[in-house]
Amino acid sequence: MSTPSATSRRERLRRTTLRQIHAVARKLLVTQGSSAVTINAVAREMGMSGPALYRYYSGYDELVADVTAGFYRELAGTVEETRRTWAAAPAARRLLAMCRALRGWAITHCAEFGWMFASPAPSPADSGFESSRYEAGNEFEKIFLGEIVKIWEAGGFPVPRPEDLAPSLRAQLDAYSARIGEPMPPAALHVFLSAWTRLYGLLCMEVMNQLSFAYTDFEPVFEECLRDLCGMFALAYEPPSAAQPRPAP
Amino acid sequence: MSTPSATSRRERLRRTTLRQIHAVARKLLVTQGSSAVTINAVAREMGMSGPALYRYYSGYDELVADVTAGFYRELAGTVEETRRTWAAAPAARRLLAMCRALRGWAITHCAEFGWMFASPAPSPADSGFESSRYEAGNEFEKIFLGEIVKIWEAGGFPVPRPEDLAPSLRAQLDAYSARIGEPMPPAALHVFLSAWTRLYGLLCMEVMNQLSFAYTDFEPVFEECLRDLCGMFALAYEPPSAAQPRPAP
DNA sequence: AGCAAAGAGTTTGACCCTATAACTTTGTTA
DNA sequence: TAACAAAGTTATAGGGTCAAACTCTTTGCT
Repeated sequence: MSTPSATSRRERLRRTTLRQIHAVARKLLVTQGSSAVTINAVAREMGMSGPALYRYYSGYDELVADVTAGFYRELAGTVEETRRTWAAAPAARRLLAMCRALRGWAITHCAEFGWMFASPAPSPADSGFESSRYEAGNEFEKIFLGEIVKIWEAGGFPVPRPEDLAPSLRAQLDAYSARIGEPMPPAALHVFLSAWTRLYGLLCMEVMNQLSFAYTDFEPVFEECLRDLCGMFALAYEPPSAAQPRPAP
Repeated sequence: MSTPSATSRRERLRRTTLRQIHAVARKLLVTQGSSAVTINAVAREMGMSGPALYRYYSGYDELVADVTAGFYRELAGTVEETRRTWAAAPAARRLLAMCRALRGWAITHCAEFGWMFASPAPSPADSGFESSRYEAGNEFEKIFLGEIVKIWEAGGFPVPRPEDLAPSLRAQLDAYSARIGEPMPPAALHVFLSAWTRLYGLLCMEVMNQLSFAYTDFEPVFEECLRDLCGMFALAYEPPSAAQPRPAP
């Protein structure tokens, strides 16, 4: 058998090793915390001796960035899969399911989510506007944008009058709109971004434990937020299906 | 002169050294990033040789925790000062000033705020419910709570009917209310917490660069958020005083 | 088939960081 | 003034990041 086009044997081995690196780094992160993820520790755990990892990453920061990007992809995949699962359902139900899937992943993968939000390698400067992490985060947020665009096209939702938006805000919205191909009017984008900010912001606060002084169980807080978001998009809120009753304490 | 009561000479020297440690750690954080803040580097920068710092902190995590708590205190002080400055003003104006002071500090002290939100030492386990950081964060959030309580007592604001809140949420609100001495009915606390979550959440997103894909200048976004908050508390929104025009690019 | 180049991995070593132990200096106090 | 405690020092063990020099294997080319 000839070498099957693009995937030489070397290539396949390399990919396998890369996957293993991801897996081991993640295991260390989850079981022993952020500071346990070191080039040496990962290599050791794989039975490799230290500097070998430099064949795969130019340094610690790059490793962290790549692993983090992997998390973004996984999360995006989870949400995307939820979207497909509910493809035939009404838009509201699908959107709610996606939001809940987002939170579900986040709270069952706290360590990973924490890294995504504030990775120990603060990215190659904020300058890295084209960084892998930026890219991945964008990709993942686009899934939700796509849904909102569909809702907009189907029935629309209330948006502020453009002249009610601060000029500087309008300018930014115009720029963003242009950058992503003008799928919606800027005012509608503004509603989307507000909603996204609230959803994602709440999630970050939960996972980063910034509200633990008040809440121990965020589920109802999150649902409250979802109810608000439904209001913003003129959708009917539906409580989560009682499919999975919570275990008694 | 006899030793002046509680502050012996030794004590004063120690305090001075501690302040210097804070200052140096902060300088390293701001100028060279989180990873530059190491026990050794701090000591070196002070002209001290390494392990001397262990006379002040039992280890790296404790140092980070203390420095971070200092940031909380400073931020709380800034907001508190703003509150005093506007003590005679109408409640809405004072609250807006405090929120803007909060953001003002955050965006002019990105590195510090980032540490507060996600310090490299993820706290002595989440178990540390009585940790210094938890305490400091709480203290700082209470300043805002105090204002809202005053607004509640003065004229009140719309709150959800208790029976409209999820039972689990009500229970948490009751517990929180009890913990802080029942200054307001739980439903009013809920409004406060929602507002706090939105304000603080937005700020975190800004400082952590999570929305840079859409916004470059958050000022109007933040003002929009303030407008919403005013709505929640039945206050009249007022744009920021044009006292400080922004410099032209 | 044979051979050079490239890839994967190893060891070595310089340098930095944490943290402990043992020791010195210096201020406080009975 | 002698004893004590606090503050600071050096020495050292152990781990981490990387670069450099060196094998060994796979691959591509002739």
